[in-house]
Amino acid sequence: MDKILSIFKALSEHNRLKVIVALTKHAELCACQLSELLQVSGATTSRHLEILINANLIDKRKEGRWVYYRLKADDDNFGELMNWIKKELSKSEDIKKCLDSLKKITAFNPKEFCAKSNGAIK
Amino acid sequence: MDKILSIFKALSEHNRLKVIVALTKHAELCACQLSELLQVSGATTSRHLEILINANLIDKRKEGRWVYYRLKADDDNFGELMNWIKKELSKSEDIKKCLDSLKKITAFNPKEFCAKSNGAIK
DNA sequence: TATATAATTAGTTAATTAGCTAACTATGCA
DNA sequence: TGCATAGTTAGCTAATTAACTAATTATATA
Repeated sequence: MDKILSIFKALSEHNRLKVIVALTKHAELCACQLSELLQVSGATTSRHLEILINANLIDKRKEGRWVYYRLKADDDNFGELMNWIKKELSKSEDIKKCLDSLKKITAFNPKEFCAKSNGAIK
Repeated sequence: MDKILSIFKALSEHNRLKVIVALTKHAELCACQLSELLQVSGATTSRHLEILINANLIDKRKEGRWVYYRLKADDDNFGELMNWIKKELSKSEDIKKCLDSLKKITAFNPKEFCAKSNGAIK
């Protein structure tokens, strides 16, 4: 039960849902891009990402100073859950806006983008 | 997004998950039976049930002094989600115990059962 | 009609959580 | 080697939440 609870807790926060949706659109995103997407501090983003990792929903990969996040391979058979989430969230206005700003963010190369005032373009 | 968030928030608490599982086993259960199942006060049970109702996951039906709860008809296409929950939770030890005590509770007629010290058999 | 009872609502408290800033760690490069 | 930068951790605060008891509401029955 703890496993399923950690998954639902991880998914019951709007910023974390945005991360999940963003990662269904891009195989990998760095912490800085996600921080810009969520419009919260890097520290807060890092916390959210940690919660998603602990729920076994995402993975990270370090490359130099950058850390890239991706959806975790479906070891835990949550594919059915993910399908439902994707389907439901595709109807949401918030998510549409989120995907719009994701497009702008990913139009830059991450390294170029993150160099700009630590990703905090307002 | 609010809809999906209210569903995940509703499902990210162990007592509320137990209610959902119990209602997959019995078409209807009264508040008093659920309070006994969760081993929390009637007031607390009522709060949890309200949260599940607001998330559109369950429905209630009043009959005299009793209120019976059941899973809501799947208006919102969360059948896929429910399937996943059932499958995952069937593996949980906590849930097995919960279903054992549910058997004991439902062995009584609700009216007979609830009359016994307000369902608070310890 | 008065009383008992099933359930809900109100009000309080303790624990959890999401946000921030500041400090720290790790890495790349001048 | 020293500085800049990406990310994380620590520590704080405000908001939320789950629990309780007490009060209230609605219904059945003596």
